[in-house]
Amino acid sequence: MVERYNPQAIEPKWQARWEQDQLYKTLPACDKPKYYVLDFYPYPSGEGMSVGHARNYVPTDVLARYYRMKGYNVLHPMGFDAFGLPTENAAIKLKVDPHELNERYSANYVRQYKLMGLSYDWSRLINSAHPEYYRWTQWIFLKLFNAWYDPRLDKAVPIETLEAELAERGSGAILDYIDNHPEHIGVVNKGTPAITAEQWRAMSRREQNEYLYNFRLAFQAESTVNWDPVDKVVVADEEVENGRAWRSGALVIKRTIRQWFFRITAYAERLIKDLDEVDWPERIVTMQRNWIGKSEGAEVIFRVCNAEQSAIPVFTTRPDTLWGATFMVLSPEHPLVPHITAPEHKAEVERYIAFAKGESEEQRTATDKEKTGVFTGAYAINPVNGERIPIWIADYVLMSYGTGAIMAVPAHDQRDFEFAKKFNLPIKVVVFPQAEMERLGLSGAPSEAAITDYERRMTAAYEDKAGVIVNSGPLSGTPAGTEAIRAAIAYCAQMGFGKRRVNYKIRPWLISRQRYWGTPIPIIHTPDGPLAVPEHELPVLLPKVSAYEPGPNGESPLESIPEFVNTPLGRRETDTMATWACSSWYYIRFADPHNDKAIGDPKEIDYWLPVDTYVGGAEHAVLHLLYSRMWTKVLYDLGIVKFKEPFRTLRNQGLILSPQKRVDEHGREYYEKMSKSKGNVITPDEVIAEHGADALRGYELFISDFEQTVPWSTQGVPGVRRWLDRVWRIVLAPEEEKGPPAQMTPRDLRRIAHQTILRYERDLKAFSFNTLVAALMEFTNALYKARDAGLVGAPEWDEAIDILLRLLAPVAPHIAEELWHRLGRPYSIHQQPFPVADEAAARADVLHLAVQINGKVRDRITVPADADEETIKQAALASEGAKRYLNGAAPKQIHYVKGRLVSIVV
RNA sequence: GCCGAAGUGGCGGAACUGGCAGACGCGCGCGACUCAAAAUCGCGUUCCCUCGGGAGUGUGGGUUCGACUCCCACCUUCGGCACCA
Repeated sequence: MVERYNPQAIEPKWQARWEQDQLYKTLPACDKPKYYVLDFYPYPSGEGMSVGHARNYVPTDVLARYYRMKGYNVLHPMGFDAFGLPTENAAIKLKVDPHELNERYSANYVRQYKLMGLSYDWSRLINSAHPEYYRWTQWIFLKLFNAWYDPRLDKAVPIETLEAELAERGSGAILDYIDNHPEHIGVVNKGTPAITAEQWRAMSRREQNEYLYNFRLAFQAESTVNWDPVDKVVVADEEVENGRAWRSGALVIKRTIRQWFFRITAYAERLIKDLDEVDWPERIVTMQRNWIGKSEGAEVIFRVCNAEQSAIPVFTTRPDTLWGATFMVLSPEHPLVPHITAPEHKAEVERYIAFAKGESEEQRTATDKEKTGVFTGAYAINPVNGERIPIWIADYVLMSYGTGAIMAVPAHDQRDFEFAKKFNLPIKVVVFPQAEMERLGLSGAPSEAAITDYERRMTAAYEDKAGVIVNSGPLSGTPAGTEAIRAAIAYCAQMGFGKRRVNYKIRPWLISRQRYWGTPIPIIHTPDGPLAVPEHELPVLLPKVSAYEPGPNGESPLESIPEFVNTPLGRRETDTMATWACSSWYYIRFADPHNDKAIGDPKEIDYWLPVDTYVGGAEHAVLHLLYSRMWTKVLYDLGIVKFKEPFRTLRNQGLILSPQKRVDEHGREYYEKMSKSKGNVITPDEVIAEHGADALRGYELFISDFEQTVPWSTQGVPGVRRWLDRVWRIVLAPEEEKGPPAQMTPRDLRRIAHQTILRYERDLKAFSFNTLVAALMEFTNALYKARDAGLVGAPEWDEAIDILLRLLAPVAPHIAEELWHRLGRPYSIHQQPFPVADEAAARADVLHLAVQINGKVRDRITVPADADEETIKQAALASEGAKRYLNGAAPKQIHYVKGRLVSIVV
């Protein structure tokens, strides 16, 4: 009797051998075709991994092993996103240096990865908190600091080109160009004043540097930011969900602090456009588009009555409704508010501004919120018709979007409609709806009476574009929508009070953190302004400190270390970079991870990048995945990399939930997420200890569709284990326990084997790993049947076993290697070529066709695969089932669906 | 509210381009082996049923010889966005 399958014995043995032989060490750039398959690199937590974390690692490992067997040079690396708050908070709590925790936690992760038999090339391991790595994060930071986005070249270029232009011609030409090419609105800070060459030359170096901040791709600015009072840290817009910080869950508050930003806004248009080139889940693409938030329209200047020099520009996507603007609303923070407010309204306005400021993000965005606002006492002139309209302030107008001021068109904007109703402001219809035209049977312009009548009946704004423009001077009579919008913009431009404008919701990416455990920002603040630390002095090392806590007002712990802060040239920057910076380029570093002369040898970078398949969770949709794209584009512009998009194919794995079913207060059943605090975590360690890594891997693949959220099943792993047991026995001892005799020819077995290869490759390419495993299980079942049909020992049998083991190798590498070894085949199975499907062998000899009568299956027929259509139809008509329903009559219709069925209509 | 995805047995899920619904696995039932148990093997397992069939993929309609698949309306769940002018 053959010994039993014992994963605990064979898995450590082979893992040690593979490691000793460096079986998975990746070759440098060469003539072989490459395949780069990457997992989102994790932040190593003290808790280690759960089976949920392995959900993406196993499929990518299958891909890596598959492509190796297909003859590709495969890059399949792993690293750690080691900086950041979780480790820092743990360090504070445990009173242990985060450097030490980082080493401890990442070592534990490596141990777990190895336990699962993942084929990473460990010689390429990177850790973002090691100076050899963050030196280059700092290097890229300086590339951004020393660059600006020239809108005329549509790319980033060194800041010296801007300085030269300012000295020669001032900034007028650049700002004019942006004005006429509104897609480039994000290349410069809002409100940057135009200066002449004389003014530039008259500035001190410090003033010049301050002005350059308006253009640099990495810049410092005074800004209202999201402050997380629990973690005592600022967080980026992308890290705030429903007014709460992404990580801590605390309600964020607004604070004004000087911070570092990356000018992601300069890339808004390209970040949208290049989404067309990537193979990403539609959901992520949509989220990025929404986040960037492009909208097109016009900027129109309204003048304030009795203060003709006060111009208030507004942004609108519906310039075709300009004639319907019956009031204006400014954001409470709008800088003009104090200047235009009439004395008798001053007190009320100030009270309202204080109220708006005190509102939290959550209150301000509450869904059922009533409109609030106050009248400033001032009036503006609607430039298209000269009408005098009141200026209000209200919190529904945001300073951060557009110009912070709107023209209110209550008839055609629901928010303005609600505001007008509440404060009894006039509503003027300028788009007469199509539906009303039809109701009245109108083909030409509606009468004044018809418009007034409709106006009276309105219960909501008419925001649709279907209809005809009325009461709008030269525009009246035009169909509303695109054409009218274009005409309105042309009219405004011609009259000199408006022009085409594009707006993006995306704002500069807030990168600085006043915390310890991050990459130091390599800047020294001199009396002349910010100074980049010279490249040869990098890295700026993160000094050891005794206390990691930020100050009570969020001061960086680095501020209290004089030897760090004080330099001969000035005061060193004490902010560190958020971890998003580290993760925005790590995929490049893997191409040449230990290079100490450059971020990587261009030969290696050009060979390996971009990433072919990138797999991770969907929670980074607008964070890491957007930031990385921006950095890639900057590096592309500066000639450092040759690719525009870092990740060609992206897939998101689904979540794995705890297996215990819970019932909520409404009696509904649900499964909770695995978390240490709930005590429901299942670790790969415990599963492997009981059933082995191969069974764990098999079940991770088999559990569900890859992208689906699914509860873990404790019964699932033993099921896969049973299958591996069956593989073990049928390979090593096929004759030991026979079942009842079965029917199968050698030809049948060969067909099944080759069909399995085809199914396997099709499923793998479709990320359909659950059906890939099912195909292997069916193949195994077929081998048992073949045994009972007496095929053991036939050449087809040996071929089938050979194919089974090769197909098994990427999925269950240990058992495949062991069985391969026991059959006396040469080490290692993982260096064998993948089997090639023989299409002829896979083809069926006979077809089993269903015979349908009026759409219902009534019989089945078997015909030779090469039978012609007429023969097949006749065979179907002659079948017992068909005869029963035909009763000798001729069929009305008869359809043959190739290889599937014959459908007869009687 | 808006946008997107998804609803299939007791459970996880299959089903290619509109073509035999329920592959594969779990669970369950019956049987074999065994003194017994475990393991293993075999058979069965959508529902109803008068054993000939009938119904069936969230609900209601439609297109088609034929619909899990396409169209319309609705319900539910999950994700995302949410005063973005």
